[in-house]
Amino acid sequence: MLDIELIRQNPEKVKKGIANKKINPKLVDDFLNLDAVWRKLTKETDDFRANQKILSENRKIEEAKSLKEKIKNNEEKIKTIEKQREEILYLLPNLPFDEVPVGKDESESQVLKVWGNIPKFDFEPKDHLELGEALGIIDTERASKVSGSRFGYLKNQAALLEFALVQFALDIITKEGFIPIIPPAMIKPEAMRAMGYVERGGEEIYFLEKDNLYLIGTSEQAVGPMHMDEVFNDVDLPRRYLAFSSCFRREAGSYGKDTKGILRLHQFDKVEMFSITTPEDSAKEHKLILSLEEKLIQGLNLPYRVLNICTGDLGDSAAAKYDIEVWLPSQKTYRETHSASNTTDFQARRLNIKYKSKDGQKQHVHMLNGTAFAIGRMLIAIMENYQQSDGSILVPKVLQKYAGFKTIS
RNA sequence: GGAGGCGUGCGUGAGUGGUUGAAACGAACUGUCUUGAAAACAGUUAUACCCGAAAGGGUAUCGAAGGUUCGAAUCCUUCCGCCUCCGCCA
Repeated sequence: MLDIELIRQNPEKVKKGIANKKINPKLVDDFLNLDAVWRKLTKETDDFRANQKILSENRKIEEAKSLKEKIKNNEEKIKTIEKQREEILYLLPNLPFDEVPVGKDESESQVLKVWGNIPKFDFEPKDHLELGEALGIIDTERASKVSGSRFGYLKNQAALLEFALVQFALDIITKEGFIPIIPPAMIKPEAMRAMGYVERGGEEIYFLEKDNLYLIGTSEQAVGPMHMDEVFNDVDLPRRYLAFSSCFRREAGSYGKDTKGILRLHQFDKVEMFSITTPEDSAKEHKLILSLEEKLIQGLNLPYRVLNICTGDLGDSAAAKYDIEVWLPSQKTYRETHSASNTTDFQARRLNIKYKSKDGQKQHVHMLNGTAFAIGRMLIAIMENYQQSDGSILVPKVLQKYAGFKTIS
């Protein structure tokens, strides 16, 4: 949620920012029009009530009665307008930082870095599904029998490798003061809304109607709301969490895309970094999260590139986002495995999370999130990049001690 | 799933329709005193919003949302959360 004061005082800036995110800037005018009416009505009603109070205290009951109706009338109007105003407010995305490259889609994101050597094979490299089926470690066929499309079974070494990846991430990331955490995978509508996932892209989330609960699409959605309505002391920031959870995504609108294997599933496990910082520190924290992501991938020695995501491809809540894409030999291209976003105070405002600085001032915190490992995609990257001519797969050196084996064959 | 109880400010806790933003006690902070500290005394200590250039003024908030009333922390309805007992369960 954007700061209402900012929209009132600097509508042009807001319009420009959201236009760069491909959102209609007319929303800002709609908002301001409703806001003006709201303010007028609110003032009027407050005055009515002040009057009513005085009359009531003096037991001028008949006169007070006449105000009752007026107040009730106004309240109904206010409620309607407030609702409309809020709807628009929730549709306004966070404003991108000035440094973010302006562009319409992912093709205009800026490549910041390319790392590692793309493996050269003296044979035709297989894709992860082919490899996985042959080795008996991935089974999507039976999964579709049991659960439908876009599900998978990880078996044997693939299952063990998941735990190895989790252990590896824990080892590296907790050194930086990230608190390991396993959050609930179901959250209330208020929490999901506050994180900014319902208004746009609500089609993407699973909702359990009977229980009025959403299934999380990323642990960020369950970790952020943990501190709803809380005030941090500045000495307690940054607060860093490393969350492990299953993630659930409906993948509506991606029919026919990445249908093969386990690249895009309805359910996968993910280790995720989440930081709460002061506004001054968030940019620095964003860099830290990116650097940790790189450290993890470099540890696995996988070729990747880093993207500074352009305005048109940023999510609603992000002011800036870095993606990491790892090379997939079967697709002869880089595919997204990691993402790190700075949501500034956009989520914190809705969640009402503040911090108190030394001078006693309270303001909203900044929140950031970034992938440590999305297990499915990391497995794919490892399998494809580490495959051998005989169809076996080497286990990256750093994972061997956690996995307990060196090859999958 | 069945039966019952509870939800007030930073904390404990009073308040059952009329200056109650809310007693009292505690905690924290500030000042006086003191070489310093303690004690004592005095004061301060919520949030959001609206009007206003400001000074200042106003409104709302006693788990949440509705309702009754001229007026609600106090009455009614629904929801949420917590607790106890029974049942079930990893």
